[in-house]
Amino acid sequence: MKNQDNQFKKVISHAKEYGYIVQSSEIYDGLGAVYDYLQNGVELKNNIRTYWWKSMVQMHDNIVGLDSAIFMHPTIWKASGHVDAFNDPLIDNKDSKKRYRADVLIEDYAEKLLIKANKEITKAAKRFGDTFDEEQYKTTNPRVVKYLSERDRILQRMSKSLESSDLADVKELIEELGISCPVSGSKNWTDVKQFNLMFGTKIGASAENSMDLFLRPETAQGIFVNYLNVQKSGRMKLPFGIAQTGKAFRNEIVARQFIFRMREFEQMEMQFFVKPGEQQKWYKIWKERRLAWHLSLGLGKENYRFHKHDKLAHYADAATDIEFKFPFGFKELEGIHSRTDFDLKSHQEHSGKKLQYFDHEKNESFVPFVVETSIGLDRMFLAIFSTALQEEELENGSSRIVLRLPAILAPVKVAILPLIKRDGLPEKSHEILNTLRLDFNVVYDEKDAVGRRYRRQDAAGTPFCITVDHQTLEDDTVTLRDRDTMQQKRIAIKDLKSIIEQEVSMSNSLLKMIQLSKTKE
RNA sequence: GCGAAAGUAGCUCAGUGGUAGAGCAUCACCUUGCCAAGGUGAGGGUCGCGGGUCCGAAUCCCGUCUUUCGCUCCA
Repeated sequence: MKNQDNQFKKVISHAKEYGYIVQSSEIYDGLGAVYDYLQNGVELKNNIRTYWWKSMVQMHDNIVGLDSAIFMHPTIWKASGHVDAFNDPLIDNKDSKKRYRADVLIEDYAEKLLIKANKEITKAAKRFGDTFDEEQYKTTNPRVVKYLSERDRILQRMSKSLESSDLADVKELIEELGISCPVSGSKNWTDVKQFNLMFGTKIGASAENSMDLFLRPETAQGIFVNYLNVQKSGRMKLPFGIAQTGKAFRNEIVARQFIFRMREFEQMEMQFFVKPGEQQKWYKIWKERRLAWHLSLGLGKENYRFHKHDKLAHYADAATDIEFKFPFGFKELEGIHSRTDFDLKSHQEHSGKKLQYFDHEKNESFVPFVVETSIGLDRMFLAIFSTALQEEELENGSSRIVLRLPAILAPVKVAILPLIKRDGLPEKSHEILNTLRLDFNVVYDEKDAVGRRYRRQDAAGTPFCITVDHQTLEDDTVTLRDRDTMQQKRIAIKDLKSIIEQEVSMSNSLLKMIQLSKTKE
């Protein structure tokens, strides 16, 4: 565990030192669970997004993209279930330090009253035998009546208080009932606090004309509400998918672990619309395709595993996570969910607009089912970055820090280094630089001994170094050094572009992904 | 929110009441020239912030902010 922590700390400080990620608002002491991507971080993040987008939109005839707004009509979050499910009244026990949902505590108490009443009824039933009339007993036996009416009273008062957001009364109720903490047994409670996991904001310049809005807690709804627009304008036939990347916002109670759980984060989602009854088939196919995408990046098969959900969310009939071995253990990286027709149906009800698909073969309309793949871009970044960062023992007994980013994702593809900074080598280097920069992200470095510059590029994740030496001036060849093997080859300048292209272009990885994905439609 | 720990240079950290430090990094010059850490010099910090005690506070006291870890939740 200590080792894990240390390794994770190295990841975080390396990300800062090499211009990948820093904490937001650092000069003001930072802002919790919000991070900024710097010059190298933004390149890596863009490359991950591009690779995902190509694999989804470019590689599939029947998947298209869109980019919906972060602001959406507030009723959308009622329809999606977020207003109810993302909104909890919480209370802490000061002695056990345990946190509970206040409504659950009260409901549990009410449940006990019901159990007591049932016990009385069972006892009486035994006593009276066949002549026992349960309904009559419930309304006449004073003890049972007391239990049941007390239960009704409690539940009614609670829902009334919750509806009117009277949290003080919820606490009062807990105190009146003498509810104690199951762990510490004490009745030493904090005030009840409302935790809304959605960020609220307002639209409209003046207070009286303003409208309450939420920052979207997931990008999926922007796809669902546009389902019909895309289907009609794109003449899409089932099955088809809509992909989107973008920011989402959650006011996490506890946001931790660097960029793993942030308050503002980026999702890459694809909602795949299928005929009812076919969702299991597509759920399986997308599990395999998504794993193939991950494996095509070469981070190591052993770092991934599936985790099937036993407890399902309100909209799902099947759900699996792809978990990744982060520095702090296996954690969710991507979710593949069979969302049924919950979302489209709910939007139909709330909007009053039909969101159906007309099947010309069968001559009938229905609401499609949805299979979703949803991956956190920032989590993917962390998965790649933390796995890539390695400390390596060399044959001569020394060690080097090397960031083995997949070449297709690396922020900088090539560093051009003159062996020494005179004799015309810098000038020659700049010639090469200006040619290659038309195709690749390239940097130039002439400071310090060349060995040191190699190491600097290793740590920054640059897959290739080109060294310009005296021989270059004679025969127009350079050495090309590979980050991972440290091997060098002498290559003609005119061949550089095609050789590097071969390694850093996404085409080969996409091809690999298709081979890895065994299933066909 | 509760509990614990921490906050000194870009980074890692030393410094328990008396002039603010080291290594690495940065910049300049010299040296070397294919796998980092040679030489000389320079820049860089109101010691998280506010208050108090004291002749004097990075150091002691109080408050506060932020971060990290644990608890609860996680679509």
